[in-house]
Formats: sequence, structure tokens, C-alpha cells
Amino acid sequence: MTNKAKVLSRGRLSKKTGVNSETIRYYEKIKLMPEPLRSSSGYRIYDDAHSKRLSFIKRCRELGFTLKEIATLLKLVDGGEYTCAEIRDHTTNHLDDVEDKIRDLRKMQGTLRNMVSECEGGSVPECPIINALFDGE
Amino acid sequence: MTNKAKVLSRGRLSKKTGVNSETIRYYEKIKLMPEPLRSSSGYRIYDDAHSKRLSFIKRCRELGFTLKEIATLLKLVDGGEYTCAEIRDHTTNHLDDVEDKIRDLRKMQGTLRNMVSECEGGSVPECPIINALFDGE
DNA sequence: CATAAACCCTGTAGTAACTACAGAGTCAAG
DNA sequence: CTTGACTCTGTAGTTACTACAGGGTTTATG
Repeated sequence: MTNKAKVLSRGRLSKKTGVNSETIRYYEKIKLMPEPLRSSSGYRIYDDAHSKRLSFIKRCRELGFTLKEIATLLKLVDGGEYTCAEIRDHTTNHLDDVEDKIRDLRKMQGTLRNMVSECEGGSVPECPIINALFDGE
Repeated sequence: MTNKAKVLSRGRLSKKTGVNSETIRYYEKIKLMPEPLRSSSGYRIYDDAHSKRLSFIKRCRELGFTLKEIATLLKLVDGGEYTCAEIRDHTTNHLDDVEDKIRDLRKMQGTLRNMVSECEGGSVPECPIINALFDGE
């Protein structure tokens, strides 16, 4: 039980979570993060719940979830009414998106590799890459 | 030698190249496409050179080049002073970017797959996916 | 020939997910 | 007590488009 964190300024929350402090403000604006308490001088005051939530968002982002999708997930969790199946659905949908993107990129990769391999890299302006791009398949 | 195309309206250029007609206007605005001639009533008039250039841009986009990178390529070609080696450099750089993205996505894919496989999809709110995302690694 | 549909014109605003100021106030250390 | 680091607000910039609104124009049809 290493519970020691109490309250944090925006800068410290940023450092703790690795989320840019401007981004924290942005997440609050779009209501992904709740409005925190304020000090008498108007400074934001964050606690452990904020920190957890922000880290959740960060991990989702690292997995490629959009903010909209994250908002949906958080709403489910906040409501407390979610089922495991629901969450898994969102996750597999997102996984499908990721896999689509991989497929697209692999196709690009293949074409680019072909083009590069056909190019000798000479000092002449007769370039097979440019020809391929200009004259189409 | 099936040379028949003469001049095209924006809509017809759009149909011919598969580039949205609003996008054509956008490319002109950011100077990726040159300003075409205008009819007496102010309509844009495109010719084959425009069509070729626009198709070039489209193919580059399909390969994931950014508009900035495409502008660079076009400037080289327009200048007529490019070498094959230069073009190949840009292409391999872009290929590297694409491969970086693939790596990132594969990592996401792996993590997402693990999460999904650990989830039984039950009707209980005890979800290993949420737990993983909330409690960190 | 009239008229309606389909086109084109301009400029602007919206999208996603931030990042980067400007101009001002506040807090902590020396 | 002063300097530097922090925070505040609101707004603008980024990428690559897309989607209007509020007009003119051209073409197809009856």
C-alpha cells in the first residue's frame, strides 16, 4: 500500500503521467477529464482519481483509440453499467481498425519497395519512380 | 495514341482522376496545383497537364506521402533539375516512415489481441481489459 | 423558349488531437 | 524582495480535406 500522492498541480500531474500539461487542459475542455477543484488563486488541483483517469486515457491513446472512443469507454465505466462483453466489442472493433491500417500500410510498403528497387539512384533525371508516379500503372 | 481529351471543367477533372472536386480547389489554394485558365464566366478550365499532375498527386497520396512531401517532389520535377538519387532518397525516407508506422500498429495489435483474449466477454462488469487499462502494466 | 436540374463560383467553418503562443497573475527560492 | 518558474485564459496554428451558404451559369427537357 504505497499511497502517498495527495494533490497535484497541472504541471506535476503532467510530469507524473507523461501527458503534456496543455493536453490536460484540452482534455478538460472537451470533457474527457472532469473539472478539478481550484485553489483560492484559481489553480487546478488534481488528486489520484484524476491521475488514474488520465493514465487510462494515455494508455488508450497509445493503443490507437480515438478520443471519441475513449469517451465512450469512460462513459461506460463512469456509469458503472458496462458489461465485459461491451468493452470487448469496442476493443475488437478497434483491433479491426488497426488491422485495416496495417494492411493499407503494407500495401504502400510493397509498392514503395518495388519502386525503390527499380531505381538505380543515378544522377540522371530519368527516374523510374517519377515515371511510375506520373504515368500510372 | 488515344489523345482525345482537350479541356475539362473541375467536375470532369474530378471524375476523370477520382479526386474530389473540392479537393482540387484546395490543391490550387495551397499551390500544389497551378491556377488554371478561366472561361469568360470564371469557370476553371483544365487540360491534360493538369490531369497528369493531379493523378501524380493522387498516386502519391495513396502511397502515404504528405502534401508537403509531394510539393517537394513536384518542385524538383518542375525545376527539371532533379536526379534519380534525390527522388530515391525521398522515397526511402518515406518508406522508413511507413515502416515505423507499421511497427507501431503491430505493437498495438499485439496488445489489443492479448487483452481481447483475456476477456471472456461475460455479462459482469469485472473486465480484464478495463483493469489492464486502468491499473497499468 | 422557359425553366429546372446540375453545375460552378467565392469564402468560410468544421473535422481530430493536439501544440503554441500572448498577456497577465502567482508562488517558491535565494 | 526579486527573479524565475509556474499557472491562468483565450485564441490561433497544424494536416488534409469536406461541407456548406448564397450566389451565378449551363445544359437538358418539355
